[in-house]
Amino acid sequence: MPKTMADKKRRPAAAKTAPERRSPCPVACSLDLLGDRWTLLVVRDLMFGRSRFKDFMASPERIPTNILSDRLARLLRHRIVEQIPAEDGTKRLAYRLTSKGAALRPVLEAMRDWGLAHAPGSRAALVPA
Amino acid sequence: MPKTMADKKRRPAAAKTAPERRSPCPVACSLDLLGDRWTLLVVRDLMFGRSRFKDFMASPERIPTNILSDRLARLLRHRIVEQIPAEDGTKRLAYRLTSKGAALRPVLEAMRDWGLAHAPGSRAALVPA
DNA sequence: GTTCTCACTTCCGTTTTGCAAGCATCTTGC
DNA sequence: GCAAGATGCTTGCAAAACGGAAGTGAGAAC
Repeated sequence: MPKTMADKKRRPAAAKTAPERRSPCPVACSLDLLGDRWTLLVVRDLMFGRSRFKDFMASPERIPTNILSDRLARLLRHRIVEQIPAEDGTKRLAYRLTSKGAALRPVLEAMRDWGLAHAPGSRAALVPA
Repeated sequence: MPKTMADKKRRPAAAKTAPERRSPCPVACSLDLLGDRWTLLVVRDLMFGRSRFKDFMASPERIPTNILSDRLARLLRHRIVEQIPAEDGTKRLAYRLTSKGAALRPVLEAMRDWGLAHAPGSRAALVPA
């Protein structure tokens, strides 16, 4: 049993190299990384400038903590997000999109546009894009 | 006794009132409909002109039949695809994107572009976009 | 009619989800 | 300093979704 959580924290999750690539299709490869109901919502929050675990928790979709933890670990593993020291002076860490993660903006924008036009119940947010 | 399996398949879906909508965010609403590893691959195939069950089965990702069946039913329910008589003269049915489904093209294109640039192992296909 | 294909459905073990707790650091207030 | 939160996770467990394989029924092909 590890003495502290920090010891375990070195390996965020099962650090197995995921050999799951269903095909060389770029859409399929993207979906292998992002294809679930939560991951892109975390990316959306990051694009809105949110950076802390509690910020993601505060989003209206109420992501469960274990899912958020898992998704952040996965995004870190794939270098879509990175950790930086929080800018509020504390020793805590914050998350930030890498350039690879920021490159997902067109995907989010396309989903936002389609959602606004065709998904029932979707409304424009007050948050700046 | 039902004449066809499609008749049996009609379930009490009309009695459902509040389905799953986690928030009014258009991205979240889109992900409620499309957020899994298979749905957008079926849409991709449809954009490539594939229209039959066996065509989707033949894609390199090897979608299981039960998953494909479920996803097609969901896409039908949300009017993202529709059924039309197959054009090979038989009585079988084919699937086709509605305008709502065709409007997903920018999403697929953005995912393709991101995949090509950032997803490991993705290669451009020989199929025209 | 017989055989084959197509489009599913059913079964069932495995994996993922989601909710509620728990728990180890921090940080804050005193 | 210390107790009380806040924060950022992990664990446990039931429920749902997934995924492989086999089964099935209606056409189509012969």
